[in-house]
Amino acid sequence: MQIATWNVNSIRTRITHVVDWLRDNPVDVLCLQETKVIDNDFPREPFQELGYVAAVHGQKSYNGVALLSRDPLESVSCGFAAVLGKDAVGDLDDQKRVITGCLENVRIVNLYVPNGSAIGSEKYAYKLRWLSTLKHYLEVLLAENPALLVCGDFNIALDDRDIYNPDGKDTHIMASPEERAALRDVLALGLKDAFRKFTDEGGHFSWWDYRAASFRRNLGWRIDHHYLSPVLYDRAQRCTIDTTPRQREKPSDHTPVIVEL
DNA sequence: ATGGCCTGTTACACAGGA
Repeated sequence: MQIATWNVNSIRTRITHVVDWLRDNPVDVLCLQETKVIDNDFPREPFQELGYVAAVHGQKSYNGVALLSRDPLESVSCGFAAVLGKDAVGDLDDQKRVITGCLENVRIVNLYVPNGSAIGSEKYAYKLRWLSTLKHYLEVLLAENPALLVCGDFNIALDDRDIYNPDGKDTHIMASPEERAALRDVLALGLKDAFRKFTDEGGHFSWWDYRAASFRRNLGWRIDHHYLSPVLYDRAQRCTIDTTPRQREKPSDHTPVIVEL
């Protein structure tokens, strides 16, 4: 089973990139983030022609997640509240960042973790609060099903190896100690980074800033991840980053990461 | 050249991203 994650930075702008990539890489499930479109306007037809069905959870202009799969996923739900209840979630579901479904008894969670804007900002506090709620959410799902895959755009580089130049990045969004600790606390549920099962060295990235010719110079960050529960971590065969789409004209600033179970 | 971008909106700059 192959599952990929890709922040496409607008599905309507990136439709040919995603269709072309799926044709060349017929994964079982493609998890999308930053679709930036309401559900009624999600471009389902191009994917149907390729044999994919879409489960979508979007909003106007910002955020938005979707699951594309060959076989329809089971037990699809959107947002934290579907698992935790409205009272425990508050306003955290106003932004559409969470969708999950099951394939062959594997629970797949697709996340778009808040960016956080700047350390100490209101959005940064939101990011930390969101990660705290994520832990409760995943804890419930794990109790229901020990085969859990959590993937998406985490907007956090957990390790200095995941940043082209980590110097001074402890005061930078995506690498600050507080948000790293918040993610580590989530992973303490027993989730491990699929990519690091196979690759130890740094220099492998999934996002490059549009500015400063970052991609050409490989000034990137690895912030898109697949985290696996023990039963799936043992099962994982490979985890790779495909930089091909990032080389195209008008690319997303992220590129797909694929795990094979 | 060591860097100066991209998307959606009811827009003719701005917010947000990372």
